[in-house]
Amino acid sequence: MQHIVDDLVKNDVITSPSSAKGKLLQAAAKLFREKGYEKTTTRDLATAVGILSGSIFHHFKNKEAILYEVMQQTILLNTERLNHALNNAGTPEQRLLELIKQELQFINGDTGEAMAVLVFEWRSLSIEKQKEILQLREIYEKIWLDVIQENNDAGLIQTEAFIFRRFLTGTVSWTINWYKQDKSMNIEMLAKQILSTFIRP
Amino acid sequence: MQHIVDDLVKNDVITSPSSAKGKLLQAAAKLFREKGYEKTTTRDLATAVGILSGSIFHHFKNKEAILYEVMQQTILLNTERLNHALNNAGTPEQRLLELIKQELQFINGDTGEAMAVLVFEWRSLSIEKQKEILQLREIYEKIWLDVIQENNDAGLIQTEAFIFRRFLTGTVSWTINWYKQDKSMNIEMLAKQILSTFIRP
Amino acid sequence: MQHIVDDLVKNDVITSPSSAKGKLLQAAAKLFREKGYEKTTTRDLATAVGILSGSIFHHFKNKEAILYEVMQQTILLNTERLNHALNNAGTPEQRLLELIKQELQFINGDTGEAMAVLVFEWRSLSIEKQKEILQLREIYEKIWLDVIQENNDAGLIQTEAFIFRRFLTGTVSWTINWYKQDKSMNIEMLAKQILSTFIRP
Amino acid sequence: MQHIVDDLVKNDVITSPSSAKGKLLQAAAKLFREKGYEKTTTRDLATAVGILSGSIFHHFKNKEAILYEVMQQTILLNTERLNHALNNAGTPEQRLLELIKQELQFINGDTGEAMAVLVFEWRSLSIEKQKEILQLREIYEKIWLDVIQENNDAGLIQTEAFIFRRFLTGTVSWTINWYKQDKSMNIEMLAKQILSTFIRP
DNA sequence: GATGAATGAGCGTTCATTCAT
DNA sequence: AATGAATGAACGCTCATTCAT
Repeated sequence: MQHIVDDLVKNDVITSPSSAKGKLLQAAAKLFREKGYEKTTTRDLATAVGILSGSIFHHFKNKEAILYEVMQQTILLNTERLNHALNNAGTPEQRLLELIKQELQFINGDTGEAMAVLVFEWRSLSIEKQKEILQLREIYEKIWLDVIQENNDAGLIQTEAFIFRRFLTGTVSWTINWYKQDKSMNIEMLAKQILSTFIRP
Repeated sequence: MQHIVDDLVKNDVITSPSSAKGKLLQAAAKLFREKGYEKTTTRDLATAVGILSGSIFHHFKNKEAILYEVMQQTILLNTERLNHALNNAGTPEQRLLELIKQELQFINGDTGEAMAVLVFEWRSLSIEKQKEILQLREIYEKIWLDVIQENNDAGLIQTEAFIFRRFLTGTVSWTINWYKQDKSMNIEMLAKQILSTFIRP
Repeated sequence: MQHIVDDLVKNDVITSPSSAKGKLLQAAAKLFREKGYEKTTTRDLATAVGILSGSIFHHFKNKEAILYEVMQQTILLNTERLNHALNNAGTPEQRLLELIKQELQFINGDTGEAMAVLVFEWRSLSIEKQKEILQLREIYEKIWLDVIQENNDAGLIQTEAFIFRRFLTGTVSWTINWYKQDKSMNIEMLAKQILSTFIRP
Repeated sequence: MQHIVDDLVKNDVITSPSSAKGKLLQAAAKLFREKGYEKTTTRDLATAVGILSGSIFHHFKNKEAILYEVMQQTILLNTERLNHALNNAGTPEQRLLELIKQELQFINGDTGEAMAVLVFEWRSLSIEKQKEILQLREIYEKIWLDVIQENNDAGLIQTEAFIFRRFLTGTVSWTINWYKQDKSMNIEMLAKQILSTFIRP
């Protein structure tokens, strides 16, 4: 299944951020996050990258296609990063901490806007497109489930892996609603707090 | 501060669900949840309760006022229920379980739609109205924080109360995205799983 | 022709200003003047006299009927006053001054609002109703033309009577756009200035 | 101050009557005059120039902007014409006659509709926009006051210049309500009648 | 007479999308 | 690729009017 991601990455599906299309996607993620998909007009998007509204449709079939690509690229990018993060292995507990840190980074860091779009604008995607995104999402989730299972096997977690992951997803996602990075608590510290709340020492 | 809630409740702010206005609020909660606030038209709302679009504006100043009242009534109702739930006291742990059960109920039970609206459509509310709702929300959260603090004092929770609450909020809210009540896991069971994941025995 | 006015006056067409209907007409004159007929809603009217919008239609067939009656009563009232003013006769010149004073009074004094409505909202009246009002207007204008003719005969005016009247109408009506009664120029003084500009000593 | 007008004229503020925008302005002047601003719908305007209602908003921010531009262009155009008319100078009396002729032309000729809109739809303009138009109006009025003052100095007029101008404005404006150009009285004749009624030979 | 909920046509405006240039 | 005028359906909302109570 991982090969789906590999293929997409190879085939330039991750658009260069310096191209017109890439800039459009970046601007879209930002605007969708700030104002919502419905409230962001194609004129807003065009203005943000310095073109006129009609020109958008040279790059995307329609507005929904922009939303779709924002979501797709977000997942692809984050799946890649998750894989990287696990390369410098460690104990199951350390590996879980690494995943939590990464996901907090996605949500509250540079790609945060796009991640939020993934959650908040889900409904605006057509059913067909939702299915396509879900497929990519499954690959991403598989990485999580494997690491959680390692912790289960090591006796650090009692809750069933997929339930545990859902509890954790909620907690991590929700940080977008309250967490502001500052000296009193950086992402590393936040990740450790989550870990220590969720698993027994 | 609790008196704000008491006053509102006494003054018929909680609309009778059999009145035209009450039906409109119920339908609004459902539609806002299903299609989103932006995508729900006033004509949709009118059709849902069997009136014509113009008639809505006898009951509400504008569309936003409907969203506001859905949110307001949801918090008021749930604050009341939360207070009730704590009446049959118990140990700190039992009291916390009670709150979790109640909130799961709000989210996955009869007021689930309205609760989801509270989270997902927050942005659609004007800043002024957001402030008003936040005031009510604070009252609701105070109940939670007190019970969590009891558990901290009893040594059952190490994480700071307001951080702990935020982790828990995420986990409980997120259930709306995956939990379907069935024989294999009812709300009572789900609540216990959450509790056992979050606090040490 | 004067008998038309007499009949209407006798038959209670001039509504008592203390009745609900009378208050409504007064409020209507004020509001139509201030905001315009189109922009004045029946709710505005109802609110102004302390009833609900539906109740207006017990007194008037529709909104246009209110406009019609405001106009009708204004002309009837002013025709009566014009006749009174001429009772204390005098020279042709004095009689003309008297008419100018009266008309300035209508426009800038107590019935000013209703007079303005007569000019500015003319278009909002249906063609049929316009004809009815024009009939009343003719009676009013006859009084003017007679007095101007007296001045023509006395050699004080060279311009043909009906042309002269139209010039004068313009000047007097226009005062509504600029004249504010104050110590530096009261209506008597304004009337004299107009007279001295329009006729040769 | 005159430079304000010059600047606006130079900067294409006077829209070409053959452009879509220009046609829209012409149609607007006509319709606003005939039916009033409030009663003229954007669909009326669109139909009048053969486009669809939504397209209007490419050319104007909103309906009020159309009213504003009709008024602005009317004053600018007429100020220009007034200046031209005075180029072939003459005696103070001749110059005054020239202004009267011009203004009658504005009101009863090709720009008559727009002029009427200026008077009758004044109220429909927001206070801010009224102020902007009033600035332009002052420039126009300055031309009048100067010429009237010349006549005062020459002993042809006794009434104070700004009062005299207001009397005259009323008379000239009012012609829109009764004057129909025909062989028995053309605009030249009408202007001479007004002049001879207002100033002593 | 008065109420006030409901009507329903119509309003000004928005906006994703198209297409000739 | 980009333009920008035009489309046209749909939106939130208004309001004179009706009518059962």
